Amino acid sequence: MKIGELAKLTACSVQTIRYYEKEGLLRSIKRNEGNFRLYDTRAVKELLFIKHCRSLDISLSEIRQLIDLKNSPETTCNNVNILVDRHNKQVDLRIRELKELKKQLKILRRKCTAGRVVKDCGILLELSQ
Amino acid sequence: MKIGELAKLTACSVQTIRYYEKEGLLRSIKRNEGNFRLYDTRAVKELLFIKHCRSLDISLSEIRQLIDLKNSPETTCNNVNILVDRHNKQVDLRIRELKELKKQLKILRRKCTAGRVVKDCGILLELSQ
DNA sequence: ATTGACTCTACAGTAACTGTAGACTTTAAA
DNA sequence: TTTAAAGTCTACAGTTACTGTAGAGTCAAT
Repeated sequence: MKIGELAKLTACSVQTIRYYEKEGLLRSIKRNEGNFRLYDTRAVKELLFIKHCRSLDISLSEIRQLIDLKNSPETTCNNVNILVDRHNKQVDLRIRELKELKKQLKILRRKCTAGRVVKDCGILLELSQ
Repeated sequence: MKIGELAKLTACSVQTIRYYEKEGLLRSIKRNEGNFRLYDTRAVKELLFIKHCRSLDISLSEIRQLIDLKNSPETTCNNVNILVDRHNKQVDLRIRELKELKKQLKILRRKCTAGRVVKDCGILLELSQ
């Protein structure tokens, strides 16, 4: 199949597929005479793996590591666990940061009510301190 | 004061200060004969305003809007409230997304235990589906 | 033969910085 | 007074994960 079909099949844009190839996440595959990329079902699987990882916010560099690991089936998979654990911690941290942020924004928001002018705006006053 | 002193005073890097100036968040100020930037206390206040906004994850473009508003002290400040409200909603949304992500990661993590090899790793199997 | 849809490469743009190179200025010590 | 270190200057590249664009070539159907 050509790139457009792969794109539809995986709900991934054509540019993104080419980008993943350029970044070494998808192998360079064979082309037809007109230089069009030709994919098989293996490519579909590989792209879906990447998409699945991305939906979990795993970075391209981490995905590359996972792909490398997949290619060494007899290696211990501890590194996979470590990677997922580390990622989990990052997500936790970000949630905590955002919650604190929300608290601050709530406090800020209470400083002003509608119908004032800028020079009396409690929010701007607060931000200026 | 020169840029290094301003940087120390505001805990903001020298490069970042120059970047904010280039982006129009800090006014271009006077220079000495050797072309070094010379700041006064007003600049300190303006930079702290920006830093305060950034600590609330307000984007540079939004900060620019807030600065514009500050420069029209008799305007209604409704736009400030709207901006903060919108920002608040974005933070809320991101927290919800991250919580869902965390749930997925938790499920994923349970698929594998230590001491396995890659080809039996439940996490990689799951990600490959 | 032609048209329209598809694909190709290469490059610019996004956000908010950070890092680097190479030149110039200032400040303090020798 | 010289010199060396520290600070500053501009301009540009790099970061992340794409997205958008230009201009040219290819394919499929009419």
